[in-house]
Amino acid sequence: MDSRYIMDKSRVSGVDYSFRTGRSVRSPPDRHGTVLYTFVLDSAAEGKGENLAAKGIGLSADGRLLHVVEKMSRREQHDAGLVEGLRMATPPHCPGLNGQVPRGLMHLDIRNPGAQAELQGQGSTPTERQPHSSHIPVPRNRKPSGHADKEVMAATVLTSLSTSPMVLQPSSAPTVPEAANRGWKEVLSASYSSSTSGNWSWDASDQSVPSTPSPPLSNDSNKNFLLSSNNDDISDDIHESTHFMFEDPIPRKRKNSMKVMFKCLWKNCEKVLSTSSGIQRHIRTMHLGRNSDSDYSDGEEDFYYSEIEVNMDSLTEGLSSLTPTSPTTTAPPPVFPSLLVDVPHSEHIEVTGPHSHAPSLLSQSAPSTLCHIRTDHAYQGPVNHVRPVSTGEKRQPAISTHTAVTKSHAFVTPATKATPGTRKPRGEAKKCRKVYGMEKKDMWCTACRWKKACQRFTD
DNA sequence: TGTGCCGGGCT
DNA sequence: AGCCCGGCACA
Repeated sequence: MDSRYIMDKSRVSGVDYSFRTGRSVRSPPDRHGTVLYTFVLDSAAEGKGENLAAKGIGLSADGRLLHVVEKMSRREQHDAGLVEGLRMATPPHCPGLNGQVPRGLMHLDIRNPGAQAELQGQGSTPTERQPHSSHIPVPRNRKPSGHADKEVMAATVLTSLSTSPMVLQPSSAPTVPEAANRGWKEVLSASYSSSTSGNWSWDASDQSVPSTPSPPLSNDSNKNFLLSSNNDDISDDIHESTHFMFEDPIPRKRKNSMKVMFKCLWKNCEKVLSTSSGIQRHIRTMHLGRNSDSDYSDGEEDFYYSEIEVNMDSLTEGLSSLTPTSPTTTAPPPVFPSLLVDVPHSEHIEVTGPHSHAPSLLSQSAPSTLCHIRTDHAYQGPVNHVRPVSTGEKRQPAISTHTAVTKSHAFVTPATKATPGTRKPRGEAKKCRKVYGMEKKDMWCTACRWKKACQRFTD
């Protein structure tokens, strides 16, 4: 067997595996009936080759991962090395292997590296792992646990289903009940070693932008987590225990790393807050148009947010790997200042997806967009003297955003800059030079021609 | 590096 | 006053 599959970028215990493609080669069963999978990773992994090598995975000279672990017997390599290699190199989504996990060796749920990491103990990193010389002694065809366990799990799942607001969105991507359900099924049908699934897979690449009708929706909840909870007061033991009791039918998670967050389900609002009161206030004020000063709640906002679980380990790793200027993570802050003013900063987590700038139906965040629309084509006619407000201007600092209005302030108020002269702040509008270009200099206003302040496109 | 424009010189 | 340009600040 030699099946190709796509390996999504995944992250396992702090190691970023950027393998894009790979190949699994199935070896003949040994005398134990063990089926071995050797993963051959294509050169897409080159960038991480050294990293992997440092973690103890053998690489060939050209950066391919050809085999795992030296100085071990073939048997040990198979049992430990390959398992280790699979643990470390296998991304969460391996469609080609789903449902085809060979018995014996492959007890690990290869779709869930987090679960595998857990097998190594909490917080273990690949560098900390030592190859084990014996395979995990899980009998084949293991039956699910007894009736008592089933009942407990079923009860827990039912409880979860009945309490979670996500029931309202059957089409949602990994919702809590769904995850719980999956975990439950796995617990009942598979071995213990795969029981901690239902974790979040932090693969933002396969997240599609939702375009479903407004509220509620939560299709891309995952991708928000990575972007959201940097400055957050997350530690909340009440939520933690509640989450454990009602949301998590899975026997043991890494409790320390799982946090409950609250995600706004309003369309195009991907705000994630750490407290229910915060998200309720957000919904009340931003979407329901309620008075932000009043804490009165009629419960309606409960329908528009949901609890989500966040793996803080993955979260922090993801955050640490993001550059502060990453265009996917930082939206231009000054664009919608009105979005930010009502929410206390201690609780506010601005989650700005690719489409989140679109104003929600009831949100008050539209004015600047409308302004831009109005002046989008201001430059297309030479006689159009509507003051251009450029949409494509790179610079949009808070200072210069309102220079058109407050320009006189630059002369009245003390100079904010250290520059000695009283040089006018540069205007936002495109000037004749930019509008007409050097080749049409005769169309410039005289001031521009004389290198003076433009008179046609004044600020 | 391109752009806006201040300051100043020249006619 | 009109014209021109060196040079600075800024993005």
